[in-house]
Amino acid sequence: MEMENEVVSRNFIEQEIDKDLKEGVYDHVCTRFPPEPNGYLHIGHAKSIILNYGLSQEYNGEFHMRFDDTNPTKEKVEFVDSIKKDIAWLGADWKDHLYFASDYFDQMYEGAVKLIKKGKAYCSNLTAEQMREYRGTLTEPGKEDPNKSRSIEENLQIFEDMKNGKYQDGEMVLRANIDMTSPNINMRDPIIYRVAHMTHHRTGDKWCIYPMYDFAHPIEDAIEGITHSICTLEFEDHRPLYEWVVRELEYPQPPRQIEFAKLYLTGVVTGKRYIKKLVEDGIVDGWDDPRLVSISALRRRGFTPESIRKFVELCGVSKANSSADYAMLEYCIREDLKVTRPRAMAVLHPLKLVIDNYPEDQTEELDVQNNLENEALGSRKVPFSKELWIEREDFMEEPPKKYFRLFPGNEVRLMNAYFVTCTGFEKDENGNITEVHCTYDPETRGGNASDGRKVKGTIHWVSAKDALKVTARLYENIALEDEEGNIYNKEDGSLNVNPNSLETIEDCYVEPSLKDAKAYESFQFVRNGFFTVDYKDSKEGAPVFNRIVSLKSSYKLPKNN
RNA sequence: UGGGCUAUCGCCAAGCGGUAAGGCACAGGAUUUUGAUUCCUGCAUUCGUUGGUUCGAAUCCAACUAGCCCAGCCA
Repeated sequence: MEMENEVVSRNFIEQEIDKDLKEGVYDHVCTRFPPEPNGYLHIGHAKSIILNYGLSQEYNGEFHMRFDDTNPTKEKVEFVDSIKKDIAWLGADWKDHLYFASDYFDQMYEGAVKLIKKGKAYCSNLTAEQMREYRGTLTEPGKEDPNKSRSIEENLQIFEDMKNGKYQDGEMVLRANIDMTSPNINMRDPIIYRVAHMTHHRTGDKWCIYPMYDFAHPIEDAIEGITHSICTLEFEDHRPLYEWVVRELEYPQPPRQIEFAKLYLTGVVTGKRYIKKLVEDGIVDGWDDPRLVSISALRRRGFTPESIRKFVELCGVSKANSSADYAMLEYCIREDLKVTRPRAMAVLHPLKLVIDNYPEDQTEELDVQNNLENEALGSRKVPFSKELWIEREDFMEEPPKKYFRLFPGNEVRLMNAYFVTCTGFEKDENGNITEVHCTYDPETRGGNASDGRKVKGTIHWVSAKDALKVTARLYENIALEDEEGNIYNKEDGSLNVNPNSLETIEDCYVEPSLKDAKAYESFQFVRNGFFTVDYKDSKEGAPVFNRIVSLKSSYKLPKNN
């Protein structure tokens, strides 16, 4: 028998690595994820993490976790901790390869000295404004820095003085000596060291000069023996500089930078800038507010690492700027949860159903499979009694065509229980339906009729006297724009946010078995979607259920009631 | 407008000179104790545009067009 020859295409990065390996440029693969600890990670970072880690696994190579902490003005230990937690949660195992760019400050300093000695770097006291003028513009070349004529000895001395704190912030910088007329602005004698009298979260006050990204990053990669330095598209213009640094510093087997397009989600706030503003403006209750797409928010919302990995794989890798449909992420979490989590009954909008011919004080314990597609999840007992809560939308006084649920005279199945036939209902003085009455057929226990008759509709329920009263929170993502595409409100400069991103329903009823649900445990609620337990705002210890994602529905109830 | 990059279905994305993979979404149908799931079926005569080379072009060449990135002592 011939094996089905499934064509799995390799993304362009894999193709480049294959080529490097084949041509002997490298004999192994080593990748890294190098965040700056200046905020929380979000879904976009997950792509980079999963891509880099995945590549290291695929090629039997190494994966390094490295904090790119070269700018103490923006970085905090809080962020280091949250980033480590998120990456570990996503399943990227850096083993003992945890590094900090700040650990290499001595080597970077030596590298800078080496450049000065080669005549490839010089000190400059141009002010920031002068620096900008001399740099030229996108269309005009830059001018030579007057400092360029200094001798190597003088430069060495000034650079040492910089290190020793003889200059204030902004008074002196070290520039690479490349080409002020380059059409690539990054090559116009970029600054590689600046003075910053600032306590670093790891090196304390040891240094008052700090390397710039363009100088530091290639050195970090080279020191660690990274082979493929994979980053996002905006660094493409920096690649010549990256290569310049590793060449001038004469690293034997220099790393190679490859760029890919960032991951965006349509209609969702990605990007630290906006998330940060939402947090600072108090529109959300922190970086892990479930309406956000930070990794910690997705975790709190009930997304699994598996679902995010699947999503990243589904999105693919290319160099074309693009924005994935949020529906793809939803698909991934449904795919994961539907076979790994139990299906329970929960009534979000309760309506009383009374079974008139059911004994007043009787309670039955019905045995129910947790997940029909996954027997390993076992079964549970669900109490059944005369009075039940059913979903308000599962009864209609005057049903439209093709409505299969409860209406006067119609027989439906109470899921896992009995067939019932609607016999009537009660209304209050305002005409609202308060109670529905029915009779049950004792011959249909478990949900099958002994005479083989069928029903079109099956509805879920919970026993009224046994049910657990809980709070359900239906989350939507925070939308970024208004109808005109404005992110910021023109009047007051606040962010345009959709007001319906969180709906809280206080009086919901779930099966009593869920009272012992653990935090972050998730369930599929029949027809109401996937939910996860979050005790953070719980009243009297009752679980609060956050909706992870709703179910796709091919039946829409008509408007009005 | 200098430089760099990108352009294939509503959204991702394969394709690398031999006649348009796949997934999401969507639409039909079948099965169903979730109107879910599952299962079929449909969904680009055409690859930003226009020319050219070729027996043959999404793939090569040329010229256009559109979008993204770059003028931080941020990363």
